[in-house]
Amino acid sequence: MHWQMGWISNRRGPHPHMAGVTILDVARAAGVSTSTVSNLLNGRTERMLPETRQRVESTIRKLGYRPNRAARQLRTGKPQVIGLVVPSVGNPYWGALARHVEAAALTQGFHVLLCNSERDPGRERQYVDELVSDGIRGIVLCSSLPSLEHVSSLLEDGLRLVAFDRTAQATDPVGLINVSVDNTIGAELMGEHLVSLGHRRIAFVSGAIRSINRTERFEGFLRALERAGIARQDVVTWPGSSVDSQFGDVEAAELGRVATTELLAGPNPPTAIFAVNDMTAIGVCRAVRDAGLEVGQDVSVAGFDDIVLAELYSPALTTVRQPMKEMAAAAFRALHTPQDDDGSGTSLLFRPELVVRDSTGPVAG
Amino acid sequence: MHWQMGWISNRRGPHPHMAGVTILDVARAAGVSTSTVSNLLNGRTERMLPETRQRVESTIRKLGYRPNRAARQLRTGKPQVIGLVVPSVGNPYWGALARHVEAAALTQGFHVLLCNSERDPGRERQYVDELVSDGIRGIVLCSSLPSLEHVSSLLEDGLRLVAFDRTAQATDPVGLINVSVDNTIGAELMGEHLVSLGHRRIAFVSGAIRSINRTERFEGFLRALERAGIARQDVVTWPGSSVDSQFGDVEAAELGRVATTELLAGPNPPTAIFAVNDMTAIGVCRAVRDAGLEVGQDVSVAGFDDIVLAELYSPALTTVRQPMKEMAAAAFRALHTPQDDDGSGTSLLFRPELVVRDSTGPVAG
DNA sequence: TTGAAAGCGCTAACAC
DNA sequence: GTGTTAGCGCTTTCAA
Repeated sequence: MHWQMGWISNRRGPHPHMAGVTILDVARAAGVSTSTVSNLLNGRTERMLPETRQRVESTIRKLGYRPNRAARQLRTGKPQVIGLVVPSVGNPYWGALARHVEAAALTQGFHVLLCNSERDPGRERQYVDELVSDGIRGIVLCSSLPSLEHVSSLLEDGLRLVAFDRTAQATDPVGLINVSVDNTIGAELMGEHLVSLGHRRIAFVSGAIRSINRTERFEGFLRALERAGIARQDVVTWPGSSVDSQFGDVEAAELGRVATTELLAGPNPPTAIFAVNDMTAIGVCRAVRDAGLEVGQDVSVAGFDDIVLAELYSPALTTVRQPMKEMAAAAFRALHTPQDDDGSGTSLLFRPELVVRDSTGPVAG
Repeated sequence: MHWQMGWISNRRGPHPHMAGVTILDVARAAGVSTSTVSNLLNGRTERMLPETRQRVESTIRKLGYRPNRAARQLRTGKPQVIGLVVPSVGNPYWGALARHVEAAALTQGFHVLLCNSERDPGRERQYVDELVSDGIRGIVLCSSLPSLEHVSSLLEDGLRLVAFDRTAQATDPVGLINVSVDNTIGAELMGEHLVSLGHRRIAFVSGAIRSINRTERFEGFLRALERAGIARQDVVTWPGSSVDSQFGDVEAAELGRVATTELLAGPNPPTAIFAVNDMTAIGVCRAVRDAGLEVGQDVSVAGFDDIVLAELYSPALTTVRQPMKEMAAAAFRALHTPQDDDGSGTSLLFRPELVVRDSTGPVAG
């Protein structure tokens, strides 16, 4: 139990608020009461004469007054802050999300509290608890947990929770909104692409983690292959390894590398590899090269997400684009929708887009 | 003037605080006064009997009490929050910083408010202002501005400001602390490395932005080359282009690409290219390949920063490592050092490390 | 060793 | 149309 630790104190009074001009100062200077100033601040301008309004507004400007959020929050219980819990902003995918969520929040005057769970369920839970006890009432959660039941009581208490990069599950608590790309369709598009290139022996590489995504992407992928006459059991997968458990920024790539090295060394290696996401795909590419093969030529490699690096990578990665900006904006917006609607709009699915670049090519003749 | 916009209201009372157990509830349940609880919360345990302490502590646990930060802040004027202003967390370099700063903050119970300036000076300034008016008294600022004079008045008011990725300048306001890697030494190491590989015709690629960094890296680089007998005027630079002005996540890479394409097309092209940072180096690599040449073989390419991607890139990038984790921790710590020290410790320089990977090799015979 | 009480800046009844 | 005022949850003197 250690909650303390303040700033090194400075030489000012007991309440050293910077720019310490309060609503009372404004009221006095403008010759009105604090209520009037407050009313103006809160858009209730119809309750005052235009001239009063003028006077107060100019006084605010003159004094450089800015309302104190802490006081406002204490009174209303509603801070102008949302929480964002991601595995790690060091990962470009989550970094991009954080950037766009922050941008969306900014348009409404909200700030974003950033939390990196490092894929630790305990930490994830603790963050949510802390945010709630900070009075925060809207959280975008990018959970690594398959079940979100542990937050259902918070939901019932009125917390607005949006789960990002995760589709709705049967056991989801009421009030939860999911924002995600349509993984199934995305993977299906990729499956079609690979098949159209003539590939028949195709592998799917992923870890066991992020399992909802994994499952959906795998299913969509299989669907496309089956339509092309490739049987489910002919699709190569990788049994997994110890790398799996300790995911981080680099581990996804490492997983791809290890898996691919094994796959390529085995009998009858695949001519194309679909990785569950771009970071993994990058690891796959590395292993392909390490095996003395050329990506896009000897072995086609595809990813999912279309992170910034995908385009920059060498060779540029064929992938499935998630419309991050739109998804982030939707996630933020969803934080403000009333939760006591009929419970219908529980999942927001976005349309993925196939992006063909240089890492995939026709099967080597 | 628009400050309002609350959450959709729910069915609860006028002060719908979630988990609404207050210090008073605890006090009553434990049969003590609020002061005692507060004392405990703030580590003043010596002011009470061990048994009282026991009782209060268990009551806190039983009731699931968590102090309300807004109220605490209102009272103390000191929120347990710091601000972090970066160009964009979408960029892996800043993403990594954000991750490590947040981790450092967490160890002391602090949360991090994330702000993306998108390299817009106006936005950067506005963010700082807002954070201050939120009562935040510690900010890590990753500014794109060469001068930080516009915040000097805030500094005088007691704001703790740490400028990251920037070395001290003569015009810096008093109280500012700079945290940065030693760019000069880092670039020098890289210069030596390239020279030792036999390269004599070497180019330096950068944009005009991030100019303090750029200057220092360029100077250090030149120093190493001059020592090897390569004259300053023989070092190839790139005059710059319009890309320069509109930097973003991808633009650094784009800059590297454009510059390199021109350099390689010119007479007497360089055999090695040192880019001002890794993102730019990635663009350089792309251009090298586009020109039909092999990175590390025909042309050596080096970067600076050692972002996650550097290792993952293909070929893995030779670069200069910044100890981000340590730097981030130091930046957070610096937020708590008294500003009214003698003004000496105004700059924290970290030791860079040369990381040789596959993108550099001996000059082609 | 513990408690009573004032007050941080703001909002929203409610009174005028 | 405008003012008065209670009180959000907490910390911190000051008194007991």
